[in-house]
Amino acid sequence: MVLDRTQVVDGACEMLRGQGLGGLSMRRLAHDLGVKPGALYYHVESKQHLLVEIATRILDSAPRTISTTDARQAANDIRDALLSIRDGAEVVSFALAFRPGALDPFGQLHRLFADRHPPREARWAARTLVRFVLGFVAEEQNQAELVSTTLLADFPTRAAETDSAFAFGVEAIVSGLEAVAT
Amino acid sequence: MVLDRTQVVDGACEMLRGQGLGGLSMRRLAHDLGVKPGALYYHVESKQHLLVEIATRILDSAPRTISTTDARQAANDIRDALLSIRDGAEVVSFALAFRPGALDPFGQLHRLFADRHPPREARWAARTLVRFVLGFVAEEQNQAELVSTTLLADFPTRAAETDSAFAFGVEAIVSGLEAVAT
DNA sequence: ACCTGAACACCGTTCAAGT
DNA sequence: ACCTGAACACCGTTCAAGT
Repeated sequence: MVLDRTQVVDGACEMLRGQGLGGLSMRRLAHDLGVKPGALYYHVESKQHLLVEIATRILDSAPRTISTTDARQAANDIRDALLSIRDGAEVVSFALAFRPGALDPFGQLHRLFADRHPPREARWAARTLVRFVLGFVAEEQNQAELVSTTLLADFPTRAAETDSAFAFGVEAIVSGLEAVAT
Repeated sequence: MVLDRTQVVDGACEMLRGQGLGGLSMRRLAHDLGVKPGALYYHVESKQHLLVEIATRILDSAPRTISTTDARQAANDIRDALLSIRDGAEVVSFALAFRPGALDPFGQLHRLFADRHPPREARWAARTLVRFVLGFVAEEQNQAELVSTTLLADFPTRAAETDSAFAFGVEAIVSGLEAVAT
């Protein structure tokens, strides 16, 4: 079926977009690609490696703002990238846990903090901000899915609040990190 | 077999402690309790509800420091509770996503921020800190498991760094939240 | 090189039927 | 009331064998 690694990852992304992480299985993916499950393992080592590949793509879609000196801007860019695909934050979180340091948002933010902080603290600072962004967006996306499935409308105020809640958190963390700088 | 809900949750906790979240299945749990899988569903609605129950127990083991005015102390207490059982942070994170607001760490921290912040911000502040703690400990516990299974010793410096890294993050966030207070 | 067939070792959940 | 038997509808992964 002239399948290759890129097409497998493409298919997986499409599936993630449509069904979410819970609906993304190797068997379903194989079926959609017109192939038997075993065939996928000729192109990809495991489902976990496939998820790391997807995570890389998600983060690569964020602007490579080498010019940006602003950690606030970087946080916003990463959030947008995560929001661009269903369960994006969860996928990236998994990838970060599975292959620590393999992804880029750390590297980018690390550079931003490297001048204001000693190396050890710069690492901590970057991780602190990354964790906030990942946690925030994961909650955001999970809530969206809970609302859509449970039909529990909750308070509709929440949706409007998210942007300012995110800005509030980023501001607090970034300014806090600056203040704590040694 | 005179089984009841409490014993099911007890068994699940024990299993979590021994095998981790990946090794905790309803079928294995049933086997260990000397019962067939279907029997569990007479006592517990689903695996997800069971996990929420476990999460509640984990957080209840944290000191109810009503007296504490210090968010830093509360963060430390929550961290200790999460660390007391394998994959504790992951279980609590799931429970928080599945039943938002059902757990207590939010409530406790919320009260701490309620005097320095307007209600909306107090909510955001509490969530920001909770997210940091959960993310930090999840990473901490995942890394421990990766190291133990992969035998990839990494740099052994990491283990010694975690305490100060946690303190650094908490300090930055708490002082940042105070500074941003309206 | 690339894929199928077919299996292995699992899952969570449901539900009639037994006691 | 509490549990078993047995099924339903799935998983991820492996690997001989085919082409």
